[in-house]
Amino acid sequence: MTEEKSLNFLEEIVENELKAGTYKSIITRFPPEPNGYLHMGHAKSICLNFGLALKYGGKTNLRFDDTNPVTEETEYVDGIKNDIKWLGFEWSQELYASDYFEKLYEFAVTLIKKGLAYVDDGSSEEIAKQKGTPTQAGTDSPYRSRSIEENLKLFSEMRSGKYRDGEKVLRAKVDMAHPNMHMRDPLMYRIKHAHHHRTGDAWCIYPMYDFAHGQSDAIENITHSICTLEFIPHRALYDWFIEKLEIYSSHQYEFARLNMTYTVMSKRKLLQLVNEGHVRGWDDPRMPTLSAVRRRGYTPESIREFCDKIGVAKRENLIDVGLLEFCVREHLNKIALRRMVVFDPLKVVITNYPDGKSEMLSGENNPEDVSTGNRDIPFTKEIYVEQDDFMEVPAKKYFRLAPGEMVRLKSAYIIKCEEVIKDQAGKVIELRCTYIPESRSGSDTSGLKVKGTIHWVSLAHAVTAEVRLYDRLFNVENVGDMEGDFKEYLNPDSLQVLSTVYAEPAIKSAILDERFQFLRKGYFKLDPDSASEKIVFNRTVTLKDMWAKEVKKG
RNA sequence: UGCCCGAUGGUGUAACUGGCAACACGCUUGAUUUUGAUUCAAGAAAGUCCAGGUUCGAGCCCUGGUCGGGCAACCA
Repeated sequence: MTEEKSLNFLEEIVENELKAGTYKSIITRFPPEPNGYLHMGHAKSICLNFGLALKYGGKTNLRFDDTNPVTEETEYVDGIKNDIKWLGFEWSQELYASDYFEKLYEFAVTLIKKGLAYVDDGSSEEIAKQKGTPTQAGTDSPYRSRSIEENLKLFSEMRSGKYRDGEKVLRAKVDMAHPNMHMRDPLMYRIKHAHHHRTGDAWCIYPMYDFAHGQSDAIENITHSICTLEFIPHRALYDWFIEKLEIYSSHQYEFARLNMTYTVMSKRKLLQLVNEGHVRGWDDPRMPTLSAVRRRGYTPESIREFCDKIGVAKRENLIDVGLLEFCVREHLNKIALRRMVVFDPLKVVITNYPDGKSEMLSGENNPEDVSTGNRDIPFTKEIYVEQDDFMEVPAKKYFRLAPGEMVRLKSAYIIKCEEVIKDQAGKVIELRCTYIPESRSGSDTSGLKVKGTIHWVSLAHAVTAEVRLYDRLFNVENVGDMEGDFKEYLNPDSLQVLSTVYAEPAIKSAILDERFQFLRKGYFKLDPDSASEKIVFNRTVTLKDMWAKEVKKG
């Protein structure tokens, strides 16, 4: 277990600081804004923040960054908490930036008193114009030189609701000519007469991200405030506020966000997919949200493994979704119960098997874990096999059923195809086969060796179910790189529903949390849409399929 | 005409902080297999963006370029 793994740059920083005695322990935080559901990118951040604290004996706070009342909802708060728990992490404290509104207000007053903040009456357009451009210095606002007394009075009036939205803002007095645009007198507070999901109507002024995040970090004594690359330019401001306020000196570090092939990873785009009905909801199994991958059947273990494998660095990346699928298969292979399910049935009559006879065969629940035992599988004269497990004119290297050919029925007998029955249209509708009684699984004395083993299900015992097959949501690797509307690249065939498949009877006892491997078909999990009359399975991920590759090669 | 990040096989991440580039996914081939799965074995694939410099020695340090990304929401 203690295999030497190299440290990522953040672990290295922490380890060095701990060694140097800069800190005796660390505190991190995971700070989602409750305006949407968590996705795989958040999983990376969660694993990083919680993982760092776990590894170095610190703790992690869950802090909702709820400073914008118009986009935030309690529904999202609950969803986020649920997702983090599901991933397997425990936060130290559940906190909200809104818990600090009074404190933040005091901080603002402190800065006004120091002559480092002022109330600006300009419109957002005017203020934007004064900011200049990246290559051109900004100009001072006419309100920049207001007296401390006047600023104090105005700011207090802003709080008391004297002004309408947009009428005034509070700005930090930094430097309108600063090369970093974020330092050109950034906004600290804006007026929003809006109902907040936690503070209700107590406030009509709300702090901006830059005047809430670092301050919240300081209040909580966060040692390492880890965020994504796009916040790099904010760091100077982050430090400036902390310095001027003379509060706990938290530090910000940045890492590259997760991008994955064939999907999008921005709340804005995901929200669009939901709102415009391109998917059925935030938890549509094709989505990259945690609620979706959970519904689809991905395990928290596999996601944590994935996050571990992708590493943490500062360069932009595009991770092959295949790596995630590999992690999912790797875990599912170990825990999934094996079942046989025929998707596209072809009837097979075993001519030399007695009419009306039924015998119980036994199959391993999971060859990777013998402790899971066996399940009973009924065998009869009439069974279903998969249409594509028969070829009238077999392709080269095809070793399944074909006229005169033999295959093993998994956990049962070897059969030989004797006769092909077709309808008027020439479509194969039935196979007449003979079975080799001595080839019974587990007690095979036939001495026969066959190349193919296929799955099957007894026609009389088959349980029907619906199966939902998922493919990539988009049909281009790098969706973010494409021109035009990203929705043009949606894969129209990302969902395929098979309304009736035929499963062996053991499937009836399936419960929601169980994972299955439908032999040769992939990994599956019950969908919450299931009802007693109709059970529904989601395909979590396919099995690796070398034969499909062979076929494609021609 | 600015400031800030970054650049290592197809992808992602490493390289004991200057000692002759590793791991994983993917790919290829073979073995095993009552899942064309799993497992196992072997292999192809980068000479580290470029040019100089320092050094016995540079992916790591220095200089200058090139390329990619970010920065002007009363969003976070």
